[in-house]
Amino acid sequence: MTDGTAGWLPLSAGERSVAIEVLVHGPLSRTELARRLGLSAGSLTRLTKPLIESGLLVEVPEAGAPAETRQGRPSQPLDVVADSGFFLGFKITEDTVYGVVTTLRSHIVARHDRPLTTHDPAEVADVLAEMTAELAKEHPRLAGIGIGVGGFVQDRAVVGESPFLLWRDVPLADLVEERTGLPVVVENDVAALVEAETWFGAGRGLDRFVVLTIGAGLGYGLVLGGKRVPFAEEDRGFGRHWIVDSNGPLTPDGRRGSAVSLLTIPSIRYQVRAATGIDRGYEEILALAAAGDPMPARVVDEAARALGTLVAQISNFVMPQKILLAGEGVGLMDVAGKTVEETVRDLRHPLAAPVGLETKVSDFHDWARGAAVLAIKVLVLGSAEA
Amino acid sequence: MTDGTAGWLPLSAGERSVAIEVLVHGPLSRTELARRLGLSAGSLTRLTKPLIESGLLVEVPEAGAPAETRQGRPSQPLDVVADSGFFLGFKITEDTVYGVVTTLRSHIVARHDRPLTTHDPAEVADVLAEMTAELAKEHPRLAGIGIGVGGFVQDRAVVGESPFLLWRDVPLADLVEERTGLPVVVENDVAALVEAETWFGAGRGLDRFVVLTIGAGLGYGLVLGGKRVPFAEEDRGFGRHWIVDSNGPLTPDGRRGSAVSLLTIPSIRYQVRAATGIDRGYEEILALAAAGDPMPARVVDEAARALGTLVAQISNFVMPQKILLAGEGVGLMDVAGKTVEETVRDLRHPLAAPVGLETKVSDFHDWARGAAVLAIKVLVLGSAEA
DNA sequence: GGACTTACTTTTGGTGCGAAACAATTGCTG
DNA sequence: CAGCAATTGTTTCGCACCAAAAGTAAGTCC
Repeated sequence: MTDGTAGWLPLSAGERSVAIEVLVHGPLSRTELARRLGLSAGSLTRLTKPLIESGLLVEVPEAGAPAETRQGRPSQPLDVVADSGFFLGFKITEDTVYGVVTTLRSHIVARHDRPLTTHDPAEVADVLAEMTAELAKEHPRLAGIGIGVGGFVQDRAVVGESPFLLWRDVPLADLVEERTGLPVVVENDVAALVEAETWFGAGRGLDRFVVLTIGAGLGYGLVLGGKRVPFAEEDRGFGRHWIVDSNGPLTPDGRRGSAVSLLTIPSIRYQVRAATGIDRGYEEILALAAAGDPMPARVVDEAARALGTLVAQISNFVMPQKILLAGEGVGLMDVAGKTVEETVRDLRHPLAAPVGLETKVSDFHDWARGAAVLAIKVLVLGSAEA
Repeated sequence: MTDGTAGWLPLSAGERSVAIEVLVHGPLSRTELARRLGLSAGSLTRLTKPLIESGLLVEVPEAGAPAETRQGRPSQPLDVVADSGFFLGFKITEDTVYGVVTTLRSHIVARHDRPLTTHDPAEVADVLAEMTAELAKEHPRLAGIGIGVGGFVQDRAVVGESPFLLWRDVPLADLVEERTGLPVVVENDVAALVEAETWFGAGRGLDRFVVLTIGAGLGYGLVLGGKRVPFAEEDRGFGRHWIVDSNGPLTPDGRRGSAVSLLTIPSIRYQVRAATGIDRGYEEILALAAAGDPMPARVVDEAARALGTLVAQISNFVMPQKILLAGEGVGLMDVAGKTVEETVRDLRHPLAAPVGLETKVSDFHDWARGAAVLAIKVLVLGSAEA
């Protein structure tokens, strides 16, 4: 089952950089690669040869721009053999396991979800193995599995602590490897999403990059020099102590006026419920706010200001080239993006370099995709460093 | 005059790392260097040979621990020839030029200040040349000059814009090189201080490091991966838009409740003057606050909380290994350090890794030393990258 | 069809490194 | 004091990697 991957490892530093560049930036000719990587043309011949022989790269006919006919010998673009291997990504939540199959390029080619009725580690591993078997029917050439879990993960293998699963020191990678025979990488869900975006998404090629996720909680990821910076508190809830407005609302989660109290979906729903007595869904609240209903509008406006304040603070102190907003709560940007941007502008030095703010509409399959990307990173390229 | 430096450049990457390690961490044996740099013993022989031949390094008798007599061949520590060259550092303020002479190790061996009665570029360059001549009497082996200026500096040579000197596009490096015959490096004062601390000071060997200076204004420096991150606004005043407390005081500088309004020396003096009608010095205000005088105590307390808030925000978003407080306003920490630390703790996640907060008592000669270090960095090691 | 342009390959030589053998210098032991 | 162990530093060799230059391939332009 792992035949396709046998010849991949190990890659030298030069080969790895070539493989990553092609993987991330699509078909590229050797000359173009030499330019991008700062290497000579000769080196590219040398570096690409083993990659082509091992089956990771192929020469493709010519890019989709045959109209642009230049003089001289036509270039010979190289591309990854996208279907030389598929990767599985799982995201485990309290009540559901979301699964995706992706290509080497991290394109999702299949989805499959399953309710989770137990939190017993062995039974969860059984569920994952069953889902793997099911997905393997359609895509037999599976090369590895990535699993994203909310919680503290050690060595990309052991779930050290997960509050919502009530796990402690569960060797999840081993459990799933035993059952599937595939190599498994386990990581914190936010960390996996951040790494995926750093590679294939909004953070591609950036030196300083921040990911902020809004959902049931807040997530924060910082990438410096292409590497994610680990935070001690990252898996026990960001933002509970980020006091944005000391006069802000008090909610069950987080401190008064904290980012969590102002921004997360449960806190926003709680505020509306506490004020009106009606339990409304998040999207419903956004729609009401957009329509001008005063109470939801006030809550949403406050949330937008809080988000703007956070973005400004991050910009002021980290100066990332881009900040990516992701998670199920980014609908806020559609309704109140203008307020967010105004707040950011107000709290930044007028001469400061503007920071790109990007919103990514995302569902749970994106988290699973993030886990799959981490598996690609570790298993194909033999290293987590980029 | 530059004989001693003739053979230094250029250094290969390996040689440079050896030179820096010895320069920064004192006498080290080849074996110890191999361990620290992750190189083989043989490479160290190769790399150290040209450095010794060029006179930058020497074998020194043995460290000050002859008691610790181990078995085997005794190690042969290498050290920089500290007096093989001296470096000049200048800090130009509105009314004074502060000058220091340092060794290669950045130890200050002489100081000399001069009032500045004119801001005419040529005359300022004359003053610098005269000070250089004077200091050269005692220390003839001058190898280079570093100059720190508040303002925007381009290419480490040209003062693009300096508000307090009313300069624009002044080729200061050229002007001083003409008059002294020495190589000159010009840099923004905060940037120079940050680089100096990154090398020889509190930031030695750290990956993520922040410098916050408090004085007439605020300065902020971010070092990631050993490299300083350039900020577009850095030379036009940090902190004017960092709103710490929207109900805070309104002062002539900065926005209401901004870090500048709460923390800088002029703002603190302004607040006390506005409330009491008496114009008091900064140190005097700190002393009164410590003694319990209500009005100064309130202003100082508010400043301490503001500082704590900033430190917490920086910690939360950047997660530096250390934050260094420097500048003429750090006396605040002596009087209200406890308040600062409490505020930081209050605004950090309880599980978050603690951030080292270090205070550096500094006067203007430290700024001059920073400029000298930058000259060492550029002139001796042939590169600003570490 | 010849001149030209661009892409890629091959060859050559240099650099920097580690591995391993070797030399040097001490302490320890009988 | 001779011999051994321990440790540091040196020399030699070979490998991995790269750039430069020369050569080859495959197209366009006139």
